[in-house]
Amino acid sequence: MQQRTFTEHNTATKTKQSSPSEQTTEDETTQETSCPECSGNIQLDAGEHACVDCGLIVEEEHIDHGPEWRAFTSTEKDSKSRVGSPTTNLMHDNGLSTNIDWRDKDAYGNAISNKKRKQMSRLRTWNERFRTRDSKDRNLKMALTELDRMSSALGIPKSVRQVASAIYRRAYDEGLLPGRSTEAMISSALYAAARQEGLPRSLDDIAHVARVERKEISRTYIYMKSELGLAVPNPTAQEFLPRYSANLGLSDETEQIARDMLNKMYEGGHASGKAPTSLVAGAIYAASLISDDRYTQAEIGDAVDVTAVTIRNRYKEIHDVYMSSLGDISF
DNA sequence: ATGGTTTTTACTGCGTC
DNA sequence: GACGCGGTAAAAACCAT
Repeated sequence: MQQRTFTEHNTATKTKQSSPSEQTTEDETTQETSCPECSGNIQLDAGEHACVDCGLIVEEEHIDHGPEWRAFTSTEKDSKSRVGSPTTNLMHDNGLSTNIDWRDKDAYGNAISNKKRKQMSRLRTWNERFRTRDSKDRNLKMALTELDRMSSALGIPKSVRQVASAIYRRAYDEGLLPGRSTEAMISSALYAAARQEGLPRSLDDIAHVARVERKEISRTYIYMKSELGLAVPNPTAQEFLPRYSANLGLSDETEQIARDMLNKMYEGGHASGKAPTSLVAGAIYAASLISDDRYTQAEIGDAVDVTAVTIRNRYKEIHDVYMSSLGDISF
């Protein structure tokens, strides 16, 4: 079942990529259309669609948080997804599907024969099946494309993607989709899946690459979680550590010290109520002071998405806890 | 809605390069 | 003078009630 949809998705991908026009216009960082003012070229650069000739900025809102700047895996897929379908709407069939009246009358209102009636009944059944299957497939395909795009931008492994798509499928089957954007739903599924698999991403991380606001993702996520009864463990700071330390290029030693600190914090019950990311940031900073590969608070804050103030606060606490636990290590 | 907690924003002074 | 760092107050965001 799952397998089937994946292969379908792949073939669709292939056909789309073989279209020559899309291949040629797609570049890593630029995407061109024409300016409504002077019909010059529009370039997408750093999230702004700006006209090359007159400087007019079109679609300031339509920021494509494309993965170029952070894609460590298969970028081919991403370039495809950017020309893909829009993210909202398209929930149903856009009202273009066939409807067969349930009344067994012909166009003039006369009753129809027994044989016809049976035929119509069969037609209704199949029409219904095809229609729902079609729209489901379309929706799923779109969602999976989106999932792929976000996942590779965040470097999320396949196992998590599979869990995410399973969650999304369930959400679809339970009828949670209508009234909500696909994008928000698939983002939530990804968020939940990453946490379930012990490779959590912060809501901010997801929101960075998603095409909807963080707020909406979190709303959708809460809704989805309660409707599906998902058991999503709270992420621990330790789970965040490897990724951020890799991003920063910490030495193994430093990372180990940071992990130690985090363990101490959790054991001592000093971690409750604190955002896991803030703890990692504080621990990394503290650890970077002990071992000598120093990082500034700003650097760490940038990487972990936490302010320097928060780092200082966590750092102070960690310092106290770690000091008392080790005796007289000073830093 | 409310109140308590955490995090962010904005601003400060200090020391160092 | 720019930069990193430490602190503070107040606003904003978050959470449980």
